[in-house]
Amino acid sequence: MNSLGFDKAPEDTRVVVAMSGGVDSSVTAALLQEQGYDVIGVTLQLYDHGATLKKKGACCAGQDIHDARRVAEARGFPHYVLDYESNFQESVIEDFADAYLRGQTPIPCVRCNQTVKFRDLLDAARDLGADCMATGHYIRRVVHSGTGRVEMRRAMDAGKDQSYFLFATTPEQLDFLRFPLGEWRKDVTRAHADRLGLLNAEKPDSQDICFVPNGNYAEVVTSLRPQAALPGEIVHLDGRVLGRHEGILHYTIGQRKGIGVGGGVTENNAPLYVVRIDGAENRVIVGPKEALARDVVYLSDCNWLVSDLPHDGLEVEVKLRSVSKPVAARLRVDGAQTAMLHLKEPQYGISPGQAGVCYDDYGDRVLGGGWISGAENRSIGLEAA
RNA sequence: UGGGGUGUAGCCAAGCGGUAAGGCAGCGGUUUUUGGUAUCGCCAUGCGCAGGUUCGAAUCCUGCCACCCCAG
Repeated sequence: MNSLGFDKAPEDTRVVVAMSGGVDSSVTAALLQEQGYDVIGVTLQLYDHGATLKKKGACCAGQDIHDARRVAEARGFPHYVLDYESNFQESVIEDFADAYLRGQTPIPCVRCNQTVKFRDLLDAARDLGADCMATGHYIRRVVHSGTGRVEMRRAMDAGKDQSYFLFATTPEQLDFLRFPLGEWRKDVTRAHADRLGLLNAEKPDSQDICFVPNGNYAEVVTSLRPQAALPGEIVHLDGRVLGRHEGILHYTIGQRKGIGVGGGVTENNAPLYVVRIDGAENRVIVGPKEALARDVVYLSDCNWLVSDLPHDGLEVEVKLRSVSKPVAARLRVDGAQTAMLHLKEPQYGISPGQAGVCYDDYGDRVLGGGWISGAENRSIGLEAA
């Protein structure tokens, strides 16, 4: 069996590598090619490359496509650029903007993986006769030695782990996917990039949302959904109007900075946090930190990577925000697509639109997850949007 | 224009003769693949204005101004 899990020689194994133009996917492609695989590099053109051409740390447009192509040329394997602009616009960008209108805080990276990369590109890979598709994501795909089932596990390098953004990967997709970097730390990848002489070895990691120039997402949302940028009222939970906001797109639940309301509002001058975003009324509702506490979370449009989830509840770890640590919870899968989480300890700043990604109690295996549709506080009976 | 009260940073506010607390907001750093959270740092040569007393005044005195409340 070869390193990608096929019972044939690498040269007889065709692998499509999704190349963003960054270091990770470039190393992935170059490495597999070095191992003798029949590598085909594919880069998606996802959005207008004029405005974002010079952006640092972007992917999938302009300079990045160029970088991917040059890596392929230098290493001597075929490379194709597919125009997925309208596809990406529809599946990812429109949804991103709409989420703000609903008062949610979206994660476009998940949508992109879910639709463009792992659905459409994956189909294209099959059309190219590939045995599998590889990406540079930091995530591990493990074939269980006993059951033969394919599992998703967190990356070895906890700091680079991308499992939160990949929860929507279906078992079928996972079956076809390969993530050669999942066992590595980033510095190992960099070292290989140097060794292979990749021209983008020193390229900085991407950080921002790829289609947003200069991190100015407000500008992007404003141009697509001007309503989300309309000024409105900032209202306290007790009903008092405390000030004005410059558009609900600037807020997320749990946010403290940027509210701009000074002292004298509460007895002890405690800071105010965004507790709720009312898209219909164009209002931002604020209150004390305690008002953010939630111990029940509802998930919708769930995707599960394991088939044996007990309906009567399972102890899990759940990550409710990309940069927060997983917390203990009990997971109840109720419908085909929905689930409920009872958190052991209340959490603050849970926002609809974000993902709730579940791990088993070792915190390593990715069970799957869903989109946060709402949350509430059982102990004091407070409901969130 | 009778009485009472209050005027300290953008906001709330301590100080009541010894050389301007604290909080909120804001700004900057750290953390971070969400302009979020958290955390650290910065932020009044000046206390409504003008005089006076004092070695020394936000604090005492005088006058003025502004706002608030009660009474016309």
